[in-house]
Amino acid sequence: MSLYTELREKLFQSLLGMESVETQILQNVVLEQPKDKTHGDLATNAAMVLTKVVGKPPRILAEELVSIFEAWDAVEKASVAGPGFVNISLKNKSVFDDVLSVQDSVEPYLEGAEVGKGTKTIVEYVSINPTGPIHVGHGRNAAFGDAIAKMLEKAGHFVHREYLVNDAGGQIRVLVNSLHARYLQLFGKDIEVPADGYPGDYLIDIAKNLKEKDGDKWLNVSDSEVLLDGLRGFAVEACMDLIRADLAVMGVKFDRFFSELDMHRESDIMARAVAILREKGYIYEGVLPPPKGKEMTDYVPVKLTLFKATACGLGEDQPVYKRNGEPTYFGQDIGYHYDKYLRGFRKMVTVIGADQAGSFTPLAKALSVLTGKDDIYQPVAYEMVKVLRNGEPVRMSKRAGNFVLLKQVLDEVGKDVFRFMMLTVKPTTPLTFDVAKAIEKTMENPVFYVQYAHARLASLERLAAEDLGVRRGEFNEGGEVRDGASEVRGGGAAGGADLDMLPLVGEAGLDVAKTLMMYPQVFEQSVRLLEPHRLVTYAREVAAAVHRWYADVRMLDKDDLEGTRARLELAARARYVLADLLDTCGVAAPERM
RNA sequence: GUGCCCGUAGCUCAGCUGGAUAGAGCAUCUGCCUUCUAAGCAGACGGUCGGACGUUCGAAUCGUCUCGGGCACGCCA
Repeated sequence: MSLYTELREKLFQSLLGMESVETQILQNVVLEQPKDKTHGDLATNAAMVLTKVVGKPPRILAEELVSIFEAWDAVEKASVAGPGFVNISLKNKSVFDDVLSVQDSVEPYLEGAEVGKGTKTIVEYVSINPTGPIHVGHGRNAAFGDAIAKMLEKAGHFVHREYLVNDAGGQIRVLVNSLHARYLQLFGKDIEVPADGYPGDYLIDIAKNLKEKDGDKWLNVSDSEVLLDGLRGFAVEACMDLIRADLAVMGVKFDRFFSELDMHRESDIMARAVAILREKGYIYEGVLPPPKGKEMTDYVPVKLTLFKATACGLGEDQPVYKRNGEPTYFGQDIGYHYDKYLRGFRKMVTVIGADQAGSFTPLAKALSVLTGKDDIYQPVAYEMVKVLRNGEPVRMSKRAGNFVLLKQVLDEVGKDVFRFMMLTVKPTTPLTFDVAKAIEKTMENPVFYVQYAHARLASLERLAAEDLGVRRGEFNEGGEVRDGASEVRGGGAAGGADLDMLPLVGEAGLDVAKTLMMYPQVFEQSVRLLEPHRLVTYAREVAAAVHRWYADVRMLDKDDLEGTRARLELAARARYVLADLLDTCGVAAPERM
């Protein structure tokens, strides 16, 4: 367990020991780095939060906390400040010991910072219709989904990555018709791709493959049902191959591609889910009012099977079956998510475009009715990606088929740059992706900044071994601790036996250590909020501290091998943390650049 | 008309379960390479946190209203 986590636990325990303090209120208590570093290493608002419950003025309460904190081994000094903050300065040795406890695998260091450890979690992402290749917007989905899945894994969840293949909807019919048109064109027929169809060139290639496989088998078939039956499997597979190829370039892999068609063919799960909802009084046959605010000339009142979303506080009830008896998208979603539930998943993350945000509120309601739990479904809605080329926005229109393909961008900038950039801002912020700037290796490109820090640290280890014959792990043998008191932190060893790291690594090195120390907090928050961009922001902070240190201190010094060894130890920890952060983002951590 | 999201430095954005003097990068200007990677570092400049009211000891953060922008609004997915 890390120092930060330990201190926070001790803080909470101390607070819980006070009269009339309950767990609930502790949610508002934070232990964090003060904005102004002169205030100390950590600060807590506990006194102010608890003042009402305990019935003492905040500053008095803070005074009591000060004496509690100062009794802790790791604390150098604590003091009351402002309206009732308690500022805490840590012993340098505690900070260094904490950071040095980080091992090659960072995960043990994050122990205690987990959120929902042991939860069986499904992360559903990408899930675009199998009707064509992936475009950049979906690339953001893939980047988020993958990072979130990784994060949750590191937090101890049992994570299942799933892609929902929507091969049952009406779009497949459109796809098949478009494909058939391309197919007929290959035989010299004068036929256009349907106006509402898919005009992209990729269907020409797929049509060629079809011709190669089946010859003229479909040349004189015009019955759309026969075509649908005969070609849907081939068309969907061909499109999924395109999609999988693009995902492979990005390094994204799924545990399962879940076929909606199979779900309907092999089970009656949707009907069962609807039956349960009906039992609970949330399904009825009714007529929807005409849509508001939009001219609807062909509105015909029709009786449909509706989910009573209005009973859950929403504006409109939602149809689960179409007039023709087929399930609606919403209806399928209920079935699919109920399936997830029956498969044992108790946390369902779905990464979904903001343009579909309207759909997940009713689904969340339906699921909470279905399962009796209301925090299972956790959609992550992300905003659109706007692509800039030569400073000009690239117009994207699905109709014209000229949306920017993911593969194209990946070819230009590489997956590392793309992934990192997709994650830099929070999901709800629309992202502008400037291809020119992404290619440049400048400060506008934070990927290189972070990777460069990692590469610099890796180089140090390499050069130390090559030029000075100094290797990692020798520091402790240099006489620092021989009496077994190297037990991380709080071992209470007499100070004299320990070598002081500070003169060896410098103030800038101490700053590095203090930055690394906060990883568990940042990690926990990122997981709890499902916001990987926090890790990116933090990675930039770590990199900045590393670069400052590097510029400030002569790292390798043949006349100061002891110091060199000490710096190497710290450098390795910074590198582990950076590598871990990059790993979560799906970005390479290069040894040299 | 309704719902969701956004509005913070010239630009792109962090910060939002309320907390101290609101941060970073870019841009502009000034410095730093005889030594480990200058894809770097140090510094300067830059703000009525869209606006109003409210809750509070305390609001960029919470609530209501408002202005501006994006997205979505029967049996499309």
